[in-house]
Amino acid sequence: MSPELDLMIAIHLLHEVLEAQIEAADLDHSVPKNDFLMLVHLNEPKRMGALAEDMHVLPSTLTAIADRLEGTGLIHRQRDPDDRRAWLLDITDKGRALQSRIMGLSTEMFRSITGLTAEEIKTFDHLMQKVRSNIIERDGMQELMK
Amino acid sequence: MSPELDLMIAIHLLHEVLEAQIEAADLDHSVPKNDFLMLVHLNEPKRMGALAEDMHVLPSTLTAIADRLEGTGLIHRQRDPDDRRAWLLDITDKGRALQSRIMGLSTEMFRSITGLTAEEIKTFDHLMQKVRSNIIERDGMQELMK
DNA sequence: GCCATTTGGTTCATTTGATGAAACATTATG
DNA sequence: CATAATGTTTCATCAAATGAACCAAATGGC
Repeated sequence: MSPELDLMIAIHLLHEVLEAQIEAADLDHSVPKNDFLMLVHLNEPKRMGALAEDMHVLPSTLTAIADRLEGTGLIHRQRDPDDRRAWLLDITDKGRALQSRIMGLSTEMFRSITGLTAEEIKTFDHLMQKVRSNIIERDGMQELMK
Repeated sequence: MSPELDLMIAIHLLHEVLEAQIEAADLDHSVPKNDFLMLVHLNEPKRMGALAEDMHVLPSTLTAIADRLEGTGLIHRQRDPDDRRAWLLDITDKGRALQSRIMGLSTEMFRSITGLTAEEIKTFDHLMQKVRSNIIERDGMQELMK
């Protein structure tokens, strides 16, 4: 088996375990799995379209996620003053509290799951920075091809 | 944002892109997303229970996956001679053909998506080996705690 | 050997969440 | 000013995971 395929499987495994762990950390089960991602991506008020692109989901999917999070009072919609069709999504205080709880937990959680040292995490992070920018660049390329 | 959280998001992204790419490579759409994973895990005849554990899914979920793959003739069930309740799943020739096509594609696909050099992939692989064994060990620990 | 329990898989009803087409309001363009 | 494009929502549909109930075979105590 090639190291690449091996890596793909390992990434799948890690991803799965991370997701399960994050879900377990949400003690009151107020937020479905992937909705956490939105909380993390929402570091500043953003349009739904922009967020959908960030998260690689369809606009209609994002509407549902936003509805759920707004329902539990973690975010709120606000009309974009520049375009009355669009919303600006923003985190509420309650949302910010959960967001920082996630951020606080994430460090310990990640180390415990992966068993990596601080040094190794640094290396890992460095690699993934490169991967991320490559993916984003690729996405941009494919957008142009249409 | 901590490097750990940053990493978690990047892993999520990479995982997503890899999955989409694998699905796109299955030109005739004969195999649903995650069912590929079974093909890869099936390097030797295995019981369904063992496979379910390998893939971190419930037995009932695995039954469905096996049904699908058997339906398209990629695997087949065979009674375990040691236990007449159990099945041994095995790959068919057709399955093996797809398996090796996946393996062949995976190298190029992974490099193109991540943009990493051979050297970096080696480092990555090394890190993930450690992560994997840590996760497996953790799983074992939690099993004992019950 | 016999009954109770455990184990390996399956069935099925339910739930979750993504998808894409159609709709609606607003904005941009010719 | 009419038409096209954009931002979001609605809704019907679908794919797939879940867990409880179930069947059959194996195991263990007596």
